[in-house]
Amino acid sequence: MNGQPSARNRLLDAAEELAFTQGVAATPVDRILQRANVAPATLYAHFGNKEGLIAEALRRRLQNWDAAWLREIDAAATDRDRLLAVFPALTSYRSGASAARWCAALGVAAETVDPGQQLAETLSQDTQLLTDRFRELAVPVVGADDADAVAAHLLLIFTGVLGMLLRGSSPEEASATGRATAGFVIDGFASSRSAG
Amino acid sequence: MNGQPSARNRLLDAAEELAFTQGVAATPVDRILQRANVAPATLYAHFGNKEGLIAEALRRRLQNWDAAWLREIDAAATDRDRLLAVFPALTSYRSGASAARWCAALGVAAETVDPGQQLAETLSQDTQLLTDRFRELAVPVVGADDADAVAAHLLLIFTGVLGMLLRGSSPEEASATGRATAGFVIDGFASSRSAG
DNA sequence: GTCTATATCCTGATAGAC
DNA sequence: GTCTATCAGGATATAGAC
Repeated sequence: MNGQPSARNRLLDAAEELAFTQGVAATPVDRILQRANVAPATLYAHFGNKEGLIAEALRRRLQNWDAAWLREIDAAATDRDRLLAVFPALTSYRSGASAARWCAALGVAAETVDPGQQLAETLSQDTQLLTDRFRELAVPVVGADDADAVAAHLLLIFTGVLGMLLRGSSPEEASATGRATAGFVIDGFASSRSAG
Repeated sequence: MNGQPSARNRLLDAAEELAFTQGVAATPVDRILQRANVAPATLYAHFGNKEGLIAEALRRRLQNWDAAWLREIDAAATDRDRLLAVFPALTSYRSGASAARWCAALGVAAETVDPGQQLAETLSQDTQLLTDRFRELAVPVVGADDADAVAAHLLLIFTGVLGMLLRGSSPEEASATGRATAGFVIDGFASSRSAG
């Protein structure tokens, strides 16, 4: 009944704030424990090991991102804006509390050669979520026949926006460029559609 | 005068083959030494420390990539194909001897929070090389006024292609999608040019 | 569920001989 | 320039009490 979050949630918060900004391997368990103000044994009781903690933090983060994306989709006025809503969603999500260096999921994928099962599953869920929703949102814009292709392009562009953060680009700049790139692709498909 | 490469080159080869596929942090110095068949002291005599070795391997790799890209540009027939030559260059480069998991430079950037000076310099050179050459190649295709913008789009798209490798995509698939994405962007700029 | 204290291993890097 | 042998520190994870 006190205001203090549980040790479990403090651990997840600390893991997110440290491991997803500094890198998982570069973040010793000790530092997570110190920040969470939690004893080692408590971490292993809850999550089994370090990877279990990271996997759970990643799952939670994926859910939060999904929610932020859906909010931005709801706020959009046209089908086209809904399809492009990932880009404003990214900047608004990143300006919120949690700021990974680029993308938590891709970051973990990049430094984990052979991920455990739960970790691999969460990582593929990220790609799956993006692909599925892009496809769904693309149908009213370019038609069902081209929805798969447009989804593939958007996934690549969005991944490129995230990668640009590693190249030192600002989220706003990368996101704006990506949105414009996506616009060209959508226009290209739309015009070939009206022409056909 | 024997056929055996020098200890220095064996170290660079081993570092490239191990650190850029398994990750730098996940690759202990011991394993590099073992693969290179070299004693620890030799590594530190040549490169100072682990980061020095990685930085040098990255520089060498960047040069090789540049050469491969230039070859592909020379082989292209039209201005447009020269601008799009990065994509076939990527697949041909990756099918060669050295195969990083996605991109050696971005991979190092992803797991290095605070890179040392030589490492940071090499990383920014990668982005700089891409940006400068894209701009140069874009001029005859879309004109000098739009060359900067097109270069920014191509950098993002190319970064996206590399990132797709982390999502499990094949190089051929990612490269083909990226080339198509770039085509839409170029066509968009070219048509607005002829319209203006 | 949580803490204190510790076990165990492995890492990057160095000393000193040749 | 290269080797053998080793140091000192820090990593993950566990034991056992409360």
